[in-house]
Amino acid sequence: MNDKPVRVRFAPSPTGPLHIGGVRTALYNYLFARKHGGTFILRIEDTDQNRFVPGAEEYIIEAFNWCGIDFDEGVTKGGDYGPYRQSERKEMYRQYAEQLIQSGHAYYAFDTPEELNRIRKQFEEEKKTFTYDTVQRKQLRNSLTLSEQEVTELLHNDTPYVIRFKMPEERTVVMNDEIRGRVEVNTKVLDDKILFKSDGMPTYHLANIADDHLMKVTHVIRGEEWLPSLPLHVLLYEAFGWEAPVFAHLPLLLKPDGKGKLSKRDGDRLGFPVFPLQWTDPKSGEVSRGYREDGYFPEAFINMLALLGWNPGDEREFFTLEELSEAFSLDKVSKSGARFDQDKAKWFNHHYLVGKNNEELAELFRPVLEEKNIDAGQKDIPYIVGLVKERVNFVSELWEQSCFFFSAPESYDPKTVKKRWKTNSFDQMTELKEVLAQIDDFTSENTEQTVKAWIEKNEYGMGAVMNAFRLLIVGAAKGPHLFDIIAVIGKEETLARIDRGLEILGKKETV
RNA sequence: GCACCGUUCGUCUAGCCAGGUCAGGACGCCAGGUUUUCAUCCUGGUAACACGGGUUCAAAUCCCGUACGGUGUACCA
Repeated sequence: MNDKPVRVRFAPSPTGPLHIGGVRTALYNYLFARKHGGTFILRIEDTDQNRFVPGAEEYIIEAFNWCGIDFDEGVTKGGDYGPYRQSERKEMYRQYAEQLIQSGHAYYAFDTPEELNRIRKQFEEEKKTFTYDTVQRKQLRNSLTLSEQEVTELLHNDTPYVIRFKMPEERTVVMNDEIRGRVEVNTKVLDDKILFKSDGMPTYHLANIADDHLMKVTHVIRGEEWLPSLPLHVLLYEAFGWEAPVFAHLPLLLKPDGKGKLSKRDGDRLGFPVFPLQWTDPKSGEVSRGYREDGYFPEAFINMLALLGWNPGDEREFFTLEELSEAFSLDKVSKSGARFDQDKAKWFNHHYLVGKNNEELAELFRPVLEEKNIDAGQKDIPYIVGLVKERVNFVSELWEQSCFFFSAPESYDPKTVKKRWKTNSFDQMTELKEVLAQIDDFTSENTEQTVKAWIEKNEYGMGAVMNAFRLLIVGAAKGPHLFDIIAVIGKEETLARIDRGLEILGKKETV
């Protein structure tokens, strides 16, 4: 560690929508920055022009907006270390690559992709794997094997070339990862990675090291898939004579079943989103669902995601972003991959939904009503939502639990009819209707008191009466306190529903 | 193939670094309770140290090996 002000970055490639694994990486970076009063940078790594997808960068920014993750520096935000889009930094990378050639840490290579592919194929046929390593580079066309004159000539003729890192032949690189501890690897199993491409752009390896250094990044927190590249990166810092940042490699997010990392396919197959926001592929028009569109609250999404691979060290489960920022620490990040669990995600959403106040929920529910062309009239939507919110995980499920407040049942659930509509139900309900008709003050408390007194007086049995009554009002065995429901729909509607139910269900004959 | 990383209830995980708790919590599931239904809620239950060696009085914890899994091995990031 060091005592410099903490600066971390999230550096996505704009090749499509941001996977939730990427969101988590960004989240951990953000939390780390907040925890240490540092700076969180958003840098766009668009050095591969072939994979650029329009809209991806905007998507990433919108996703962070939705999540509540805000960055301090970066694209659209600015800062003292810009530009923050690597394509706009293009000109500065060449000098770094050439600096490495000057210092003997890199070299020009003139092998064409076609040539290399041919060699790879050959090796494959012999059941070997080709790598451009310390051995193979001696037989290939590069500034290590060619004479100085030949190289100069090739360069002058504008022969396409790449710049490769000259991997030390045999050296043990000792690295430290904040999450995994000490990691060692020998350079003889590593290859001469391309640092600078023939199209004039750097590869990730060069660009990421140069930018992290230039942007004074102190901690690199990224996915585990980068761990195998760590030796290269450490060696690059060394070759440049720069101080390397602290590294932390996060565990992967795994698919809920089977083996392997979570992919978009898993989401489609198992029916859950893999992306924070819905995404429409600009080429194929294919639509991928998002957490936002599926009805998750950002705070539930973030809470769920934060706990996938990290824990607070105590038994707390619920965290706001602020609380996470306070509690977060890299040494509580686990080493092994975490499986995504949809049930837990829903449970978190339920928790946050119940925690919202009724007015807020009502506002979210209103569009659902409008979509169904429901005229709520004078009804107190917040009150209704409050009665049913504990029964749902999502706002979209509110209708299913409250539709009977707005319209009479269109049908009667057969199962419930079978179970609750007994031989004497018709007579009892007919009688109940008369009892209710006498009540002028149709409040929940008043109707309940009156009806219960009537039941007791006639010794009808609470269960029998109430269940049949519920069937007539709701149409099924669901819903909150029945007297609350009839108070909302009113006396007239209550009596009408009883009439209609009596007519449709009729008198059940004794068997 | 080679390299690196990993492996505690079905799932997320605590405990491991500084060996000695009936291996703790949460989701799920099951049962009971509350209730006019369903759901919520409450109570209880179910269920795990991958395997094999070692070190030690004592190992989930330290060491080695095996198995399994993951990632990487592109002029992708």
